[in-house]
Amino acid sequence: MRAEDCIFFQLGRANRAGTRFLNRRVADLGITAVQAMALFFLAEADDVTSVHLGKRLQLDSATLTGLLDRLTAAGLAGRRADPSDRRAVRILLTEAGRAKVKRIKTLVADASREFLAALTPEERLILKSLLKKIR
Amino acid sequence: MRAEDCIFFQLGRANRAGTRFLNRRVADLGITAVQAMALFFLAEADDVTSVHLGKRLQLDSATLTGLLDRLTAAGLAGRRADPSDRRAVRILLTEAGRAKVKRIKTLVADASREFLAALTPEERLILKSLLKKIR
DNA sequence: ATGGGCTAGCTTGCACACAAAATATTGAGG
DNA sequence: CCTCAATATTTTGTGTGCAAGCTAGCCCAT
Repeated sequence: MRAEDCIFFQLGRANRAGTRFLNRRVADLGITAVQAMALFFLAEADDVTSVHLGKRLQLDSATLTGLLDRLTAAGLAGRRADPSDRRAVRILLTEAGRAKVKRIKTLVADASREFLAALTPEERLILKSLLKKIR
Repeated sequence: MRAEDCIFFQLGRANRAGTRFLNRRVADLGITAVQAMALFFLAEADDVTSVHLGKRLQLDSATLTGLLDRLTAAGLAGRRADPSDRRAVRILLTEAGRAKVKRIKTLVADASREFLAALTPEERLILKSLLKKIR
């Protein structure tokens, strides 16, 4: 098999292209692509633990520590103690974070359309369903 | 749109899953998933410049500097001066690197099959062709 | 021949990403 | 109650990734 045909390489290449693309789009908001997705998820389910958010984002807890540090430093999210479990932390969106999510959603939707412009609507659905199958 | 349905998130999740998977498989060889792919490419086209390899791997030149440093330190690859362009560097596989590629190819092929086990052969072809379209 | 734009590669600085280990806390069983 | 395995989070160390900026070398047009 040729290296170009390796699924791991193809996934990596597509992901790098997507990340670069989205990073440039959200740079105006002063955030990164990953931060945009994290805020997007938090807008849907706030006041969750780090573990819970990690499972949704499929990110390591060590990665989340840094990510949340940066979102907190930017005033977009915050941590508060979990009242029922002193090990846990509950993550909250700030008002500034919640306001920014509105713009993020628009940017991400536009970027998605443009990024997938070469695909027909059916192909987009197929791609998404196939990506979901191999997680 | 829900965050889970965002193509950037789905690509990232699939890629993280693939990278984790391959990293564990090639860890026995003392290398990472990215290093395995770089050696795979070098086995097909040796004695190329850094720019050329970067285009094939779709990696930034800054990323390649570090990657090649590590492959060189591991004794798997090396740099030599380009005779016709004193700015350029030509990248070579060492004997140890070339020997390791044989095992890498087997591991990667096995890992690919297993990673895509949930997909039918047709679905695999479709996925690869769609990933190629959006690069 | 030489000035100036272009290219190759490296450095710096920052942001993911994960493994392994450390810390603190919980909860189940004796 | 006490122990101890399990869980939540952080820390540490290493390895990608990219933007921006640097140096050295190339080469075209004047």
